[in-house]
Amino acid sequence: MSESASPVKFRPEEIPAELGGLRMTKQRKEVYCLLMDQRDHPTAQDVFIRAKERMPNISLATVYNCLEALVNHELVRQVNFDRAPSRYCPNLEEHVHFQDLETGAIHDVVFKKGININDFLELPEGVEVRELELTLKGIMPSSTKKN
Amino acid sequence: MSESASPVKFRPEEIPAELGGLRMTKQRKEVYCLLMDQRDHPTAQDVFIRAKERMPNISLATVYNCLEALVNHELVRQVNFDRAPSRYCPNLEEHVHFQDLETGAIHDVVFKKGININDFLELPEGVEVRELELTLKGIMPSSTKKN
DNA sequence: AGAAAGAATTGGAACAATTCTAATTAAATT
DNA sequence: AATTTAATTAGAATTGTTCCAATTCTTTCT
Repeated sequence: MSESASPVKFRPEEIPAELGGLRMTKQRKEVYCLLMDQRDHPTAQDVFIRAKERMPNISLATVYNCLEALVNHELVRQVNFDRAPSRYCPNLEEHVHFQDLETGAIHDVVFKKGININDFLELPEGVEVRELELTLKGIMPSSTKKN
Repeated sequence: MSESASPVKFRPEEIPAELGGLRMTKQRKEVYCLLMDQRDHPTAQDVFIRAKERMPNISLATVYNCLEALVNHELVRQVNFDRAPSRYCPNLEEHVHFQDLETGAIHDVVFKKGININDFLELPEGVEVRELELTLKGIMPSSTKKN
């Protein structure tokens, strides 16, 4: 599980002009850095508010556009809990999400090493899984929270 | 995996006046029967359209109210795929959902017998999982579809 | 049974997240 | 430098859902 803020600050000027086939504009760099920097699964609104600190003229539409572009180019993942506002996550490792019902914080959880989807699901022969989204909600013991 | 229409028709008049602590009104019976009858994971809109066939005066608000009541009393499960309209499912067995990307159809998938969440996820010690939602998207071989 | 209280239903308004639109600005290509 | 193409912007529109106040149904109480 991880909620670690990165020790290095990501700076827009260090982001290459293109990333994963996506042209990185000023706004996209900003949004991307901010996600990399504060990996707390913000909503589009959260991103908007944070982005405005450094780019006061950025619009919410642009934030949505940037997030969509980043998601489409698989630089960022979109995370949905029920029908709550989507959240965004720059962790590209395969993982799932756990929401602490007490704090609302979202944590990344990984699969056991070597585990395969057919090891735990009764999928019919030949089914090809293209996307998997697993979300958990529950209670974290406070001891674990600190880490 | 199942998408089986039940062989018996569920009739509102056969539903008891109370179910799982929920007073079953005329509308709730209708909504519940319709879900039990056609287990294809309809949206609230779908339910509304179907319900109107037998109850032309039912309102969309009532359908939402009924579905909410049924979900709260755990007679029905709410299923979310990304931010698409919620769908409703009367299958109370523990299961997850697979959407066929070709047809849009949603199928129920069960866990392997005896599998435990800690068998496939790297959850920190002491975390108590209260809710789990797993959704899959992919392609079903047409041979499998027929069944 | 009739009155009173409580709950559910209804239609429409309100809401919140997201998407769309048309105009402007910025970047890339010629 | 001119032209084409793409991205950004503000605001309007859309969509699924929830809220609201009025009415209708049930249930409970005399």
